This record gives sequence, structure tokens and C-alpha cells, in this order.
Amino acid sequence: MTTLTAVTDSATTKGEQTRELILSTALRLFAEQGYGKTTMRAIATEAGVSVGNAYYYFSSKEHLMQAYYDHLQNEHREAVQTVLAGDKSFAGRLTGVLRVWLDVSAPYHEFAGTFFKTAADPKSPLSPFSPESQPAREASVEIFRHVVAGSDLKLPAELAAELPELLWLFQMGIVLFWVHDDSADLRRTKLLIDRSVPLIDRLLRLTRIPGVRGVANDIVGLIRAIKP
Amino acid sequence: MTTLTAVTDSATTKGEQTRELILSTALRLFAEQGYGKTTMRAIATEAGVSVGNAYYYFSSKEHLMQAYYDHLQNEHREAVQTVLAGDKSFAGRLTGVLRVWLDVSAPYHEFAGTFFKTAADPKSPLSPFSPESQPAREASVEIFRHVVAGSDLKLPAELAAELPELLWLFQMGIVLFWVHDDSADLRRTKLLIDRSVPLIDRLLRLTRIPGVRGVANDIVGLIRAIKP
DNA sequence: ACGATGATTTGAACGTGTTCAACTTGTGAG
DNA sequence: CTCACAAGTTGAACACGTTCAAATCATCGT
Repeated sequence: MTTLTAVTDSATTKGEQTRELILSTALRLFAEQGYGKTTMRAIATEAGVSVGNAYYYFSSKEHLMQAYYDHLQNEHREAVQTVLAGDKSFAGRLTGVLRVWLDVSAPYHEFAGTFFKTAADPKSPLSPFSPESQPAREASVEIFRHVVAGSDLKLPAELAAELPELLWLFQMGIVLFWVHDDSADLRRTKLLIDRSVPLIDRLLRLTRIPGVRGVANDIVGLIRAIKP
Repeated sequence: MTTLTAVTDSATTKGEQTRELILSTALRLFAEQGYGKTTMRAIATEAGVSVGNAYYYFSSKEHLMQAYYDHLQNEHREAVQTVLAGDKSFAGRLTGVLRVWLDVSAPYHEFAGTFFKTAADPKSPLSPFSPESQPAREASVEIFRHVVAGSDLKLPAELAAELPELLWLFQMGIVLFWVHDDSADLRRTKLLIDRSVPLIDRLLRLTRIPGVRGVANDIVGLIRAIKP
């Protein structure tokens, strides 16, 4: 079973050290030359271990990328704190969160294509809908819960409850657009964020109109119905 | 079931015959054992040619899948005709088109995951946004243009112009959901279609309300702004 | 009929991710 | 301190997609 030392000291065991060494080497090579051009042999050589050893800690190359993704998400979660501390308007908070995500992820734009390629496979543990990535997904939704909760937005309770997940889905759409965006300085993605967020804001506030609220309620009902 | 060997007729030169032979063999093996488990060596052996010969006609395994996708889309385009001939209501036409797509694609549900995995890579020619697949994409949008044009829907001209592409995007969303749907008999995807289409219908008709029309116009403006 | 030229075909070889049986090292009970 | 067992480590070997120089074949002008 798990040793006591693993509980008290997470990074000092021999195994843990090797694990960290392999991971950091992999992340560095991914960033330097991209995922596709980084071979498992290169990672092992650069880290000074054998190929088999890398597989002892990470059961596939994809799992190394999973770690990479977690790394990015942690950066995002931290960077978001200052944004959410300084703005109380819903549109401002949402734009800020998405902008920060863009900043954090910008260095890896080229690499991202490969990532989403494997993430699109429903059987892959990297799929954003997979059970394995539920913790990461939940953490991400939590950010949007915070965006909504700390804002000036007044919504029907049912809609407010589903909104964070909807915003997470919206972010996935932004990411999809971003992956395909080859405009200079990501001009188009920034345009999309800056112009779509106010629209969402207006759309949400329109739910006061009775005719619109009816549709909104039905949308919420649909979402609940199709959840697994 | 529709035959996969329909491709194998109309072959004149030796090269064409070989090409068709390799393609039909590949499609058969894909359907029999899935994309991942079908090796290029197996395709070549089964077709009675060498591996290199397969690569002479199809520059990669992905290109064989591309042919597979074209095959599916042709089936869909044909099957859709009867639906569009018999229903004049917008919601009915849209539901019909999506339902037919589901029927045509149902046999390949498991295989579809692998397909969308490679389709998600922006650098892949199989990406629905790639220049290479523009003809296929255009043909698909054309179906939705037909859905809108032949319906009872009355919309502001600007919105009506963008709607077919938006519906295509909506279908991509349905497909994404479908790929991840493991419910029995695709219950959840069918639910999604049957309930989301009436919502879209209502939402579109809401554009008569001035407050809503403003947002709708801005959405159209945004879409035009971010197009490449 | 006969080369010549381009189209077609071959299969060995390469680089990749991954596996695995064997080996070495660390740990803790007696 | 010893030593058995678990933890960690190794690198050769496998299957796969892909490449390519060489071999074979088909077609055409003469």
C-alpha cells in the first residue's frame, strides 16, 4: 500500500523525484519543439533515464500531455484571481477570464492543435468530457461559478444554476476558434471575445422579457434533460 | 444496408481499378473492425497489393478516411431529398435533416470517434475548416440553405443570409454531442435534436421583438467580423 | 516490332509509441 | 545486520504508419 512518506513528503521519494524530472523535461521539450516532434526517446535521453522508465510513471505520451494541460490550467486559475478581485460587472469579469486564458495559453498556440486532436477522441482520457478529466473540468467550471456569483447579474435561479457550465461550454467554443485562428496576434479570437461577451450579457438580461424568459426556461429544461 | 462497393464500378484504366480496389477494401475493413485496428498492411494484403502501392494512391491512412467521409456525406445528401420534398415547416425540415444524418451515420458511431479525433487537428486536411474540405463543407451548407429557403420562415434578410452556415455549425455541435453519446439507441442525441430544433425555431421568430432583433443584428455583425 | 518514356508496383528499411521480462536498488521486519 | 520483497530501472523487441530507390509494366511514336 501507499507508504507513509508519500503522504507526509510528496516530492522527496526517489520515485517522486524521477517522476518530476521526467515530467519537467517533457514539458520543456513540448514547449521547445512541439508535441509531435518530441519523441519519448528524446524525453528519456534528455532526462537521463530509460524509455521504459518514462512509461513506468506515465502510461502513455498522452498522459504527459494531460499533465501539461493541468499545468496550464493551474496557471490560469491563479492568474484569474486578480481579474475577479477588481471587476464587479459580469461582462468585465467574463472578458477578463477569457483574456487571461488567452494570455496564459498564447505561447502554446501551435502546440494546441495537437492537444485538441487527442482531446477530441471520446475514448481518450484527455477528452474534456471524460471521467478522468472531471476534476479539471470541475475546477474550470468553478471559475465561471465565481464569475457569475461575484457579478451584478440578476437572473432566474434556474438559469443562474446552469450558467457556469454553459459559460464553460462557451469557453470551449472560444478555444476551438482559437485553435483554428491563424490571424496575426490572434486578432480574430480577441475580436470574438470582446464582441461576444457583451452580446451574452445583453442576451442574459433579455430574460426579463416574458417571451424570452419562456425560451430561456426551456433551454434550461433541455440541458437538464440531456445530461447523462 | 447501403453497399460500400458502389464505388468500384466505372473504372477504366488499370490505375483506376487498383485505386478503387484499395479504397473499397479499406472501407470494408474500417467498417468491419474499426479504423484503429485496421492496419495499412492488412488493407494491402487483403486487396492483394503491396503497402507501397496503397501509398501511391492514398498519401496517408487519413486520406482513406477522407474518402470514407465523402461516402457518408453523399449518402446523407441523397437521403435528405425525400425529407425536404415532404415538409414545408422550418422545424420539421431541420429535424428531418438531422434525423436522417443520424440514421445514415448510426452504423459508424463507434468508428466516428477516431474520425473526429483527426478532424479536430487544424492542420489536418480532414478538418471541417480546412481548405481541402471546402467543397464538402459547401455541399453541407447547401443542404441547410435548402432547408431555410423552402420553409415558411420569415426573417430579416441579413440573418437569413447567415443562417445556413449557422445551422451547419449547429449540426457540428450535434455531431460532437453524438460522438460522445453512449446512451442506448442514441436516446440522448435524439432528445437533443427533437427538443433543440423547436427552441431554435422559436428563438428565430423572436427576432420580431425589437429588443431581440437588436441582439440578433449584432450577432450577425459579429459573425461577419470574425470571418477570415 | 521495338525501344523509350512515364505510370505503376514492390518490399525492405526507418522512426515512432509501446511492451515486457529481466535486472538493480531501496526498505523494513526479524 | 540480513535478507526477502517491493519499488524502481533497463533496453531490446514489437507493431505500426510511412518512405523510397529500384523493378516492372503499359502505352505510344516510329
